[in-house]
Amino acid sequence: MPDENVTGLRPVHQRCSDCPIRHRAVCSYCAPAQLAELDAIKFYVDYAPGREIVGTGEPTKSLGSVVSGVVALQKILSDGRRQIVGLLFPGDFIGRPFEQRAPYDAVAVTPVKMCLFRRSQFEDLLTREPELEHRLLEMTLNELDAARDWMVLLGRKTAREKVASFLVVLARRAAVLEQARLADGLAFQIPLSRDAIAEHLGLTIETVSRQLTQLRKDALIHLDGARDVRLRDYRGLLEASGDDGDWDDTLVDSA
Amino acid sequence: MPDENVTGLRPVHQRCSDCPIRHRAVCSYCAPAQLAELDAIKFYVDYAPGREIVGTGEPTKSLGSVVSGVVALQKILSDGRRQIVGLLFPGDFIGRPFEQRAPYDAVAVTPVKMCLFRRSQFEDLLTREPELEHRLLEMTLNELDAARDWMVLLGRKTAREKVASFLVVLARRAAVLEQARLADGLAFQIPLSRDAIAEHLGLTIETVSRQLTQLRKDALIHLDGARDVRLRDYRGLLEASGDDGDWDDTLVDSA
DNA sequence: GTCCGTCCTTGATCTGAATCATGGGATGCG
DNA sequence: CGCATCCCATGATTCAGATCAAGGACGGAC
Repeated sequence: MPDENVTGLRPVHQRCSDCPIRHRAVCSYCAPAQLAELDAIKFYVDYAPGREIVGTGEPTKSLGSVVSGVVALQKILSDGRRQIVGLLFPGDFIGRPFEQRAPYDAVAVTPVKMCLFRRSQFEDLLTREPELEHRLLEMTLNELDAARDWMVLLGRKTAREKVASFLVVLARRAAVLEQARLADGLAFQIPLSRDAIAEHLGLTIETVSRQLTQLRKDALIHLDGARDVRLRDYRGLLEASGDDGDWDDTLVDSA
Repeated sequence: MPDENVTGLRPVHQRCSDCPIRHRAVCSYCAPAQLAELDAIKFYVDYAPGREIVGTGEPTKSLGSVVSGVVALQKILSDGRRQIVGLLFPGDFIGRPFEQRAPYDAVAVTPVKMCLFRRSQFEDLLTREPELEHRLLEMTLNELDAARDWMVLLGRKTAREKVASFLVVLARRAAVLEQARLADGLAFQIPLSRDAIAEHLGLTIETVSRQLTQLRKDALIHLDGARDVRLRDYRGLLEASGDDGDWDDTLVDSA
């Protein structure tokens, strides 16, 4: 119930150009044509780390996108086992249009700012603006592809490959965000605790810790503290991740 | 490259009412409004079991839906490990609009008949017909939810829970298709080999076999041959599947 | 500063599922 | 028919990762 959790509500007529998501390539529903209308109905909400944004089965009143921070989508089995089924970064869409109830929990893993719309209003706009809906479809198709990639990781990869794959994903994000080369020397932060990593990879916290140590000892990465990583042998890391063959990877420094 | 594999191409002007998918609730893009246009551009293709419909990275020329049979979507790692990331049943959509290349293989696991459209033609129609696109969005959102449910299975469930979950999914499908009660006594077939089941559940063939035997010994199911299953204790099977709490399950015989 | 709590690492042990190995029952074919 | 092949079940053994256990590093409260 995001509406109840408002801690940083802003005036409604704020310009969308103030909204950080607008500056990202993935922000595909804040397009010029619909900007004014979206602008008029959006609002902002802040969440503290660990805070639940929506719970499974709750009525979803709002949907929108992450402005800053990282959100985890998770499912919890009745005995407490947890699986993080997706991570959302700034610009990513959150919420389930055309459904009354959320199919999974959304939890803030860092301080999070959301840019939200009331579901009914957003759905109205969707039906009136085919182009908006088209972009949402493309985003959803991309998410589906990503989810299926992750299924391969969960079902078939070893612990080492899982951790290496996770680091590769983070490194790719960092390279795009910082307009940097995806190559040795690139530094980035792990935005999750060991616990959250484990629950994203289908492992335990101890195994994650051990594998990270091992990747460091194998000279594939530098580790400074628990969250600061620097690539030491990206090519090696990619091999350790189990899916080499992704050599359509234009970002890689081929030197 | 489906176009090359044509074994059952039919005349273009066949009425859509001949198309079996039209009679299914899930066939959401053969709606009356667009029926004539879709009718004019569709064609049929048959595939033998084991036949590849599209390969990962191949240019996707066609997309459409499954008319009969079962299709597996799979990814293969470079060393041969395989993960089936989705099963498609009659009425399910297949193909990746707005992308040049297929993100995963599609393989026929039974004899399959497809109802296909050339990608460019279908995409044209999508942009002209917002309602068509809307329905595709809803289907994609549902697939995404299903994929994330499966991630919980792959990441956090035991072998027994995985196999039980798989049977529950099949039982649900059978109940819907046959308009039957989802209750003890319901009989259905497993459309996959032990091998394919294993690769869908992230297990080995031996473990699948053992768990099925165990579920039989525990009096949760009857097993007649390798593929014929009859529910003996659905409630128990659901508990064994790890996600009870799904008691919004209106299909369940509450007696 | 001390105390406490949270997060992370590392070692020792255990176990669920993989792997290795064998045989049985279909089905197809020369 | 005999033989080969494929698919499945099941027993024996191994091993990757979970579990159990201990301790270190950091940060906040007081």
